[in-house]
Amino acid sequence: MTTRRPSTLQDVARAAGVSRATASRVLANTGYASPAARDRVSAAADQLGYVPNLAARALVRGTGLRLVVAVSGTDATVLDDPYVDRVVGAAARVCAPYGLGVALHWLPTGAPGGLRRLAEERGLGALLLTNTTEAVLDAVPVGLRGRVASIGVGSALVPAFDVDNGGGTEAVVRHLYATGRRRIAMVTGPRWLSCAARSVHAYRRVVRDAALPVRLVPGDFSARRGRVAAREVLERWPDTDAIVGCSDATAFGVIDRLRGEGVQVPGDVAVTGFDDIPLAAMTTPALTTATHPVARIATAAATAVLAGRPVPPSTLFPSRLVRRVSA
Amino acid sequence: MTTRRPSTLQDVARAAGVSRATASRVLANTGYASPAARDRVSAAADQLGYVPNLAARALVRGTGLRLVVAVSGTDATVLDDPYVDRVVGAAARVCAPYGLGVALHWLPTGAPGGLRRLAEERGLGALLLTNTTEAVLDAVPVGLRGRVASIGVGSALVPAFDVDNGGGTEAVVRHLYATGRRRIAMVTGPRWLSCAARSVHAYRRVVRDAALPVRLVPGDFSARRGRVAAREVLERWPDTDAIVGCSDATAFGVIDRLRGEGVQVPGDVAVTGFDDIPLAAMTTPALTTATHPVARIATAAATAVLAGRPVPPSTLFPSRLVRRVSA
DNA sequence: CCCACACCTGGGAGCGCTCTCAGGACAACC
DNA sequence: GGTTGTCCTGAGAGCGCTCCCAGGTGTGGG
Repeated sequence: MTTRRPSTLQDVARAAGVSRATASRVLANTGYASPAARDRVSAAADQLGYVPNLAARALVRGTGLRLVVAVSGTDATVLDDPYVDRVVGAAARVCAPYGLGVALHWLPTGAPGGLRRLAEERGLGALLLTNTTEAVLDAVPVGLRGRVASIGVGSALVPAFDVDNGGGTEAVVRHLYATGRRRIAMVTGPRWLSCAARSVHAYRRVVRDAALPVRLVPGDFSARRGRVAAREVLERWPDTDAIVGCSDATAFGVIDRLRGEGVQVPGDVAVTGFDDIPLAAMTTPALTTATHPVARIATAAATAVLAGRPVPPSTLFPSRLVRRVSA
Repeated sequence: MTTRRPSTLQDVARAAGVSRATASRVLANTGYASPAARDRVSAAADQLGYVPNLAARALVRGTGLRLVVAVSGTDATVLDDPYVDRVVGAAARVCAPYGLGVALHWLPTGAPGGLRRLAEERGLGALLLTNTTEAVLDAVPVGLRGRVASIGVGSALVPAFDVDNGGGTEAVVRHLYATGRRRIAMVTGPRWLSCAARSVHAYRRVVRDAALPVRLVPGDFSARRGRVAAREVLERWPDTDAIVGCSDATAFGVIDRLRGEGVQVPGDVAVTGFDDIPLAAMTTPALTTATHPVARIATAAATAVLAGRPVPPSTLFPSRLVRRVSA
């Protein structure tokens, strides 16, 4: 078995007895080609095991090699978040049939120049923004129009895909209220993240409508911060009877700390999470939480951006309350 | 602000008053170039915001657009595994400075033709195999020599990177023995995965050396299987006093089921995991487990494959016992 | 009979880059 | 003076593909 040079379009054309142009038209299924030519080219391509050279195609087309997942944030924790990996994984799955690669890119907050530079790279086929802000969105160059989507906040030009944090949080808080909780605190996500803001907004609304006190403690989705936040809640408002976590990890941190302080969950204080990660059902007490279909969201966003429609609609994926034991 | 055409090497060369070739040499830092030329080219590139066109480079070099992470397996659970996402994420981080993208590819077990086809795609710059078998490894085409690495099993041509499952499992089982456990069962990983086989091997060895009974139940890393396996262990060997899980998820499943049956953990039965996921410290009881530095392993593998050394050494990353409460 | 039109084809340019190669300049040695 | 070098440079040839365009063939209508 010799080390064969991969066969090129030229080889296929020669084998089929047509010109490169005709072979290209057949393979790309564009323009005219006689049925006979079609058959011969297809057969030749099959027999030679022809695989198009993506680099050449991208070069001449001027676009199309990578879908870049760009994450904004100043904080290393955001970049180390397994959430980002899940988005990248989902994007990679979507890209596979297109023969596209996925690249991960960090966008320092407050330096939108990075985006422009990214856009000027011809290798960039599509852009998927995550954890981003309005400011970054406004900096998206026109050249990328139709090839960008955002997970999180959107704009007139950039379609957004995200979970309905507001709805999920509302369901969670209402559930707490329905089960008799009246002094409900919340551990928030990072302030600059719109999804976190939506959760806070929903919490405020429900709590205000029910004439309950507002008790907010800053968090960052991590379990570590959850621990700290639980302690803070206990100190500032000792009579708190429920804590809403902005993520399941936060909720686990909260629960762990509460237990360390001798507080019963859910007996003394109910705790809820957000995300419904697989382990939420496994812990004791099993976590009451709201679903967050990350894979579906990322898949939808990647699909939309690859389809390249002019202005696809923004989509909010519903978040469902999952009642378990912790609340 | 007009929509500028991205500047090309030609533009840089013209601005610097040199030829394309010289500019290329300076920018690639290869071959001769006078200091004066170097300065002028660098300045011009800076000023024009020159970004090389990866497609063109890959085209002429004949390699280099994507690092493909290929996962073998017949089972959808393997592909849906967040583990794969973590590998892809780590690879994407490593690739970023190289301007490379990462693609995810599924390699059906028993159909190594997929690998050849993949290799013939010129867009393929490097290949990272995960969850793979010796058979797949043997099918790696010579054309990819030096551009492949494997997470898991290796071969003479393909360097392997993996966690030292054997060492980790040994530490876990010894710990169980040291704390008085004498009837230790194990929930294994998928049979065809060499890392799972190493764990089983280590378990067998330690247990045999101590003249303890061998109690193996098949698993697949999932919490769901852990539940089923726990029940099976209880039925077949009711006097079991420790269960070694092949993953933290499995261990959580086991614990959940045991508790459902009224069995105390670790009072009646000690349970251990493997991976030391962040949540292992958060649950009650906190999970005794062995570390599995997935990100470090994947990073090392991706780095090695991008460096493209002829025959990098295979590496096993140590797994450390983490003593918590469950065992 | 000629023209319009649809259908089909191949020549050829060119995407932006890398790399080989021939050759110039200059120093150091015989 | 030649003869080696070493250092530096630019012309030019492609990499494999897509797409424009000129040109061919047939068919039907004026």
